[in-house]
Amino acid sequence: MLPLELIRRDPESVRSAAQRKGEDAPVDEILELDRRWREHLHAAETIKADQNRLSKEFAQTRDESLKGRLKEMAERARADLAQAEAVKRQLDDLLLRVPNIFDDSVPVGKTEADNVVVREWGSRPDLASPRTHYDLGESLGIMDFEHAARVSASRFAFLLGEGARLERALVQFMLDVHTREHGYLEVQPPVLVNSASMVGTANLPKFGADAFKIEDRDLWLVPTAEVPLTNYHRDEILDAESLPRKYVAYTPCFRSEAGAAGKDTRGFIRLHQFSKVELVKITDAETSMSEFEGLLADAEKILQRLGLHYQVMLMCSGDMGFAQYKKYDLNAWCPGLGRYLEVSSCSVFNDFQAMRANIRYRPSRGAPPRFAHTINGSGLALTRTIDAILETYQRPDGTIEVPEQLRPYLGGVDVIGKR
RNA sequence: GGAGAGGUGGCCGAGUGGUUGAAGGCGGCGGUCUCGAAAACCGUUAUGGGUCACUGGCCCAUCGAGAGUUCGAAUCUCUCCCUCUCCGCCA
Repeated sequence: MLPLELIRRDPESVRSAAQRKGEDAPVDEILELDRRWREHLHAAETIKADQNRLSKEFAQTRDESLKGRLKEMAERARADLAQAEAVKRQLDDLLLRVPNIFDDSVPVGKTEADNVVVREWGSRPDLASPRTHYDLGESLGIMDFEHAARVSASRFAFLLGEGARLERALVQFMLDVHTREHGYLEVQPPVLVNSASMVGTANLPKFGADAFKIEDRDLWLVPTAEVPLTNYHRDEILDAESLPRKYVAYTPCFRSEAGAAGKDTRGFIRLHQFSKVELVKITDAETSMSEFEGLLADAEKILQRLGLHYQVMLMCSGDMGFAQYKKYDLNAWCPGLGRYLEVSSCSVFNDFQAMRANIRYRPSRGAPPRFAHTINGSGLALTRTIDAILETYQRPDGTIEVPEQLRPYLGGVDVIGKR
C-alpha cells in the first residue's frame, strides 16, 4: 500500500497515477476518514493521559472520592477510542485498495497496444506448416484434456509420459540454473496460505475472486509462489547485509479467473492449475531497480538456453496491474499458434508489498527500520514453456526435437515421440 | 484427532491486579582504563502511532491474537492461533 503520509501530502499525484493505471483511488474518502480518525484518536488519548495520571494518584492515595471521575474518564476514553478504531478500520481497508504509483520509465497507455517491445532475442523458426502444441501433444499422447475434464473440470490437463517427463526436466533445469548460476535459494513453500499473506502481496482484498479458497478455513490455494515466498519475511526486520534475499521455488499455481474471459480456451495455455518456477527478491530501497533488471535477465537466460525466440515487453501504465511499480513480460514465440505466449511476468513493487506485509530492514546499526522492496518474476511458467518448445522444435513427422540443454535432464533422449 | 505443558524485549529468563515498557543475565552500542586489546567498571540499548513552540519534547498503544472484568491487567475470565511432550493416524 501507499503511505498515508504520501496521500496527505500529495493526493493529486496518487490520484493521477491511479487514473493512468485505469484504476480508482478513493483519495477523498481516505483524506476525510484520516481527518476523522485523528480527531477521535486525539480526543481519546487526551482523556487517557489524564486518566492515567489520576489513576496513578489513586493508587497511592486510595482516595475513594476520585473513583467517580475515573470511571467517567474511562468510559469517555473507551467511547472515543472505539470510534477512532472503527474509522481506522475503514481507512485501512480503503488504503489497501489504492493502486501503486509507477516508475517514470513506464510508458503511459491504456491497453496492451501501448506496451513497448524493449528487445527481441533469436528469430522465428522457419517451419513449413507448424502445428499447435495441443495438436502435437494430443497426437503424441503426452497431453490429455478430455480425461482432465472428466476427472476435474475444463481448464485442467494431464501431462503423460514424455510430456510429464519434459516438465520434470524443465523444472530441474531451471532450478539448477537459478540456484547454481544466479545464486537463488531453492525453496519448497506451502501452497496453501492464509489471508494475511494474500493481503501482503496484494491478492486481497481486491482480487479474492481470482483465487481458490478452502471452504471453512482461512486458507487459499496460491495463485503463484510469489505469495508464500514474499510473505516468508512478513513482520520481520532484516539485516541490511543479508539483502538481497533471492528465492526460487517450483510450485503448482491455482487461478480461478482463468477461463472466465473465454480466452485461450483451447490448449495448454490458460488453466486453473499450472506449474511455475518463480523468482523472488527482497532488496533494499537503493538497489531494487537494478536487482529488478537482474531478475529479468535471469529469467531471459532460461529462454536463451532453450533456444526459444522471445521478446521483452515493457508494460504500459494501463496494462501493468494494481500493485506493480514496473513490469516486463517475456513472450515466447509459438509458431503453431502464430503468436507470442507470455511465459514470464517480472515485476518490481517498490515498497508497496513490503508495507502491506510489513517487511523491513535496518539500513545500518541503530538506524530506524525501512520498508524493503520486493521483486518477482516467473523463471519460467512451465506450461507455456512446454508449448513453445513443442511448437518450436516440432519436426515434419510430428515428433519433437529436445533442446540441446535439456537432453541431460531427459536421460539423453533427443527426440520426443520417436518409436 | 485425543491428553497435558507452555507462548514475556535481539536471545535467555523474572514477574499472579497499582510509578512494570517490563527485574536479572547474555548479546549490541558508547565511554573509563590501556601503546592497543582483553578483563573490569559506568552508561545506553524495542516497535507503531498521535501531537507540538518539531534535528528535540509530550502523549497513547504494544508482554501470541482478539474480546471481557476493573478506576487500573503481562498478571483475572472467555475465544482463537501457535509451539512442545505423550497417544492415535498416516506420506
